[in-house]
Amino acid sequence: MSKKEIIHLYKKVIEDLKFSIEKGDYKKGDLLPSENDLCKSYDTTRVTIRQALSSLANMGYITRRHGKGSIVSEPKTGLGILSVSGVTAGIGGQKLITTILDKPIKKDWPSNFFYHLDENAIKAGCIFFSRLRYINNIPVLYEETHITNIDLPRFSSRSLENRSLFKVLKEHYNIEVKEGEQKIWAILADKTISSLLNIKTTHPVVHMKRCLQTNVKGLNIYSSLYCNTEDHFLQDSF
Amino acid sequence: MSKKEIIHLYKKVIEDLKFSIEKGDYKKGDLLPSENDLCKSYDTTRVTIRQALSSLANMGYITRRHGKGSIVSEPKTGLGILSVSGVTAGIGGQKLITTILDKPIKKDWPSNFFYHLDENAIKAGCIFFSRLRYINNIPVLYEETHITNIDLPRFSSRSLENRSLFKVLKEHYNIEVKEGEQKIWAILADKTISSLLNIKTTHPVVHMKRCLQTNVKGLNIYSSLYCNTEDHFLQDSF
DNA sequence: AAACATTACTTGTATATACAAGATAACTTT
DNA sequence: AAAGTTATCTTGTATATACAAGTAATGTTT
Repeated sequence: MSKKEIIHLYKKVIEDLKFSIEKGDYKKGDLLPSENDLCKSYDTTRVTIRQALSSLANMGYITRRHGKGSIVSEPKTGLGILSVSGVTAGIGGQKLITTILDKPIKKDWPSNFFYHLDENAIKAGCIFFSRLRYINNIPVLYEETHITNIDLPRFSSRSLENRSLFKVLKEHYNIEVKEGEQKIWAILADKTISSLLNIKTTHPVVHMKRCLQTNVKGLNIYSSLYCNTEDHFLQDSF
Repeated sequence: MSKKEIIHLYKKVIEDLKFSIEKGDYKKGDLLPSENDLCKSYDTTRVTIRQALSSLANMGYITRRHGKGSIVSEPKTGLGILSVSGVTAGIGGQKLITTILDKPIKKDWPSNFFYHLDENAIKAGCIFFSRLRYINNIPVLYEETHITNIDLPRFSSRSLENRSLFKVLKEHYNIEVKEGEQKIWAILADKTISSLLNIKTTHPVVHMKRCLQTNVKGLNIYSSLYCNTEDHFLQDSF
């Protein structure tokens, strides 16, 4: 019954190093142990270690320098919403509070949904919820999320307040975002948005539509968000 | 004198496949030749082929499916400005015209420059130019660029109109963008921007600041751009 | 016809090894 | 003291191989 998850070595190396960096064992500019040192530590070969390091470089945790080593990158600040990791991970030390405006409910897709849906997705319907995020008690970001309605036991009852949607999906359902795309506009806040973000209707906001594909076939996450960038900004690294 | 550039096999595989995809030999949804087929074609081993394929997957050209193969991704449309490849590559089939407002000149960095500069960069000064980009004859995007002033022979005289800055840097100086970060705001157009983009001052625009690091130590590209997203949008894939 | 098993093909993970090439400090020569 | 050389560290590229695991079509049994 209990499916023994075999943990791949290169993934363990990734997790370990990521954890050490996030914990602060390695700080910005520090060198990670050399590939050969890591080989000894994990009793493996460079190919495996390099697979892990190249993945970390790709995720932005380190940059690699030929002849020098793996250098820990600057930790991301600002609203890291342009990255896959989501807002909760990106905001850094500031006080982030999330409120749920519409609790997750199963329903049909809206007519004229902003993304093309295939037959199976239409049949399945979706889970919808909306959240409003506060930074230092000021509403900054409003987000509407649609997820393809495949079987996610007890999803509706899980708390999405002050938690990353991505972490919930990963921890409880082993769902990971694999790829995605996003489109960005600058618009004036309409009545709804201006009242939610407590701004005037002449106030410009960033409007973003995202489609994220997961490792589960047919399970996509669509979100439409509005951000007041007066005191903050959206940030991305690559 | 003529430095014989050795072309690495995995890079050749990347270039070949990228070219084939862009040319249309492989279309969206098609499968690339299997790893073993590519091994035979290039007389190499899977490790090398996989290095190339994983790089292509990372660049968004393909997605890989365990047990299935390498699937060609949807070609990017829209203003692909959030990706490293730049605007000229991202706009696809539409008519894109670029005009140079300020030709590249060497000068000191502006006081209160938006990014932190180290001593060497300050000493070196910068090259500055600004461009206005039209899509279907409508001004859409204004961009100011600062590049660290290291020796780039004849750079000022090279045409940046209708050409990607990135392609010029790559072809003539072998300079490639390695990593970077960008920050995004929605703002109202000020007098300068509104007259450049031919819009009212109450019109919202996307404002973006980017810092791109290159493979040349100390050579960074800083750009500050403003985009009218009324008829277009900024797009990014990952 | 439906369910199951086999088979062949795909990508994923991993070991072991070799040499090339960039970075840096120590050493040697001038 | 300065310049050049060497040694040794680092990552980069590459070969050769093995088995695991996902996918899909085929064949077999029920």
